[in-house]
Formats: sequence, C-alpha cells, structure tokens
Amino acid sequence: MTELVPIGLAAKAAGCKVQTVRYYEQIGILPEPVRTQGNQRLYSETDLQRLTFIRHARELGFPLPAIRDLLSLADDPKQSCEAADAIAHEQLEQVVRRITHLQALKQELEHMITRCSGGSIADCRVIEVLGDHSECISGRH
Amino acid sequence: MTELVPIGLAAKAAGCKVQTVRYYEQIGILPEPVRTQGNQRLYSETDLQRLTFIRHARELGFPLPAIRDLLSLADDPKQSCEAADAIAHEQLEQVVRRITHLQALKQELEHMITRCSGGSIADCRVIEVLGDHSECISGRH
DNA sequence: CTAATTGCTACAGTCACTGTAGGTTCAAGG
DNA sequence: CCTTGAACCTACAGTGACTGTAGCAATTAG
Repeated sequence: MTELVPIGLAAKAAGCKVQTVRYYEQIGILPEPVRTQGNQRLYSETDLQRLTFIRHARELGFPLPAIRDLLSLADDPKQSCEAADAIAHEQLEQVVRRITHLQALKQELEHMITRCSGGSIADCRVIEVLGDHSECISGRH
Repeated sequence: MTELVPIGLAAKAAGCKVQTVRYYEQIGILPEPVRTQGNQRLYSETDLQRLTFIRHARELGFPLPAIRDLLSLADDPKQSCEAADAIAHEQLEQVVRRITHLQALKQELEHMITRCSGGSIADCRVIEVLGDHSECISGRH
C-alpha cells in the first residue's frame, strides 16, 4: 500500500488551498482521486506530482488552458517537445511584455511623485497628472 | 450650451468601451449624467475629465478603490496632498514588487527553455522542470 | 422615410480562485 | 466506548474589472 494523503496535506505539499485542489478537479485538470469509505479524497504520489506540476506552472504565470495543454503533452511522452517549447516561449514573451509595460508605469509614477511638493490638493501633481494625459512621459499607451 | 457628448464618444475619448463607462456609473465613481428625452446619456466636459482621470489611473494600475479615494481627494482641493501622495507611493511599490517578481519568472522560464534540446516529450526539460520544484533557480517563491 | 448605427436595460460570463453555510467524518484523548 | 475538535464534504456566492449578449428603443445619414 503506497502512501495516500488527504486533501489538506496534498494542498500543503503543493502550496495552495484545499479549495484550489478541489477546483482543479472540478475543471478537470486533476483526476478524481480515490475516496475513503466516508467519501473523503485520498491522493496518491502520482496525483501529488500532477498537482505540483500545475502549481509550479501557475507560479510561473501559465494560464490554466496552457497548463491543460502542457499536461496532455506530458501524458504522452512519445510526442514532440516542440509544442511544450512553444507554450513556454509564448509565456516568456508575455512575461517580457508585462515587464516592459510595468517599467513604463514605474517611470510615470516616479515622475508624478517627484513633482509633488506636498502642499494642498489644489496644487498636487499626482492629482493633476492623473487628470491630464498630456503630462505623460511617454504619451498614450 | 456647452458641448454634451453621447456615451460612444465619451468612451472613445477616454479610450475604453461603452460598457466600461456605464460600469463606472453603476459602481458610483462616475456621476449619473444628463439624459436626452429618449433616455440616452450625455456627458459634459466635467464628466469627461473625471472619466479620463479614472482611465489614466487604471492604465497606471491603480485599483478602483484607490481611484475612488483619489477622486474624493480631488473633489476637495483644500485637503492635504499627503493622502494622494501616499496612494501613489503605495502603487509605485506594488509596481516595483511586480517587476521584481516577473523578472524572477523570466529567469526561470529562460533557464527552462534553454535546457530544452528539442527531442521528444520524454526528455523535455520544460515538462520536467515544471514537475520538479528542486530544479528552480531560486527555490520556493 | 428608411436603414444603419448607436444607445438602452438586465443579466450572464470571464479568470482563477476564495469564502461561506451547514453538514459529516476522522483521529486522539479520556 | 465516547466525546471533542480538526479536517473534510457539497453547493453556491463573491472577488475585480470589466466584457459579451439578447432584445429592444432612439438617433442620424442618406
């Protein structure tokens, strides 16, 4: 008999909440696990690996549909690696795009903040800049 | 008579969808505008300014509750600038935190991708790394 | 005058969970 | 054996910030 763990321990091992594990089962990316006589879920080592895979991918920002694709690739080891590689590249591009976007925001926020001299709202640069797009550093997004 | 514009033009001017404008009214951060006899919304210059303010703040990543606060500050020009400044600083911190996080993700994705040699799934590094936390560059997040 | 566009309300759906209510099961201590 | 308390169960509502849809009514251009 291999070790079977209840949902609480499975969630803890994967670093997520109990509800999240049930949610993954509900949307069909985690298989329905074995149950006790009392109807409580018991997860096998394989189940835990799959859950860990999902959580790790989520932490890397992969959306669930992409993870679904990755899992079905992982389930079929004879398939080419290309598809998985493409998904990872797509995700990397997304991350790079988001970083670029956030760095522009950072610039603009810093610009806004340094111009605020700390008087009353009437001459607050933060409020003013927000109300006037022409004061943007980089123009329209 | 000042220029009053229908919702479509207001949305276009602010760079958002018509539904978004109605949504802002619904949650109470845009006032109910004047209507035509036929019950269609007409926006004044003041309304447009407020909408632009909201959109600009949203583009900078401010959440709506923060924008609500900024607006009530902006509505009362005698108040101190401090509160607005604090909200902007908070937002800047958030952005910086997100950039840091995304840069770590970028590292890990790149690491994962460069190790993928392009064979079959059986020895795909992308799949493997996702399934095994110990291969992370930076350990647990 | 008519057709196309734009507008209206009300509501459901998105993503990836998270929280809640009201109950049941399990493991440990007495 | 019994009880207590933690962990579990289902089912459903809520989050944020919109977005989409259905089924109409009003407006505008030709």
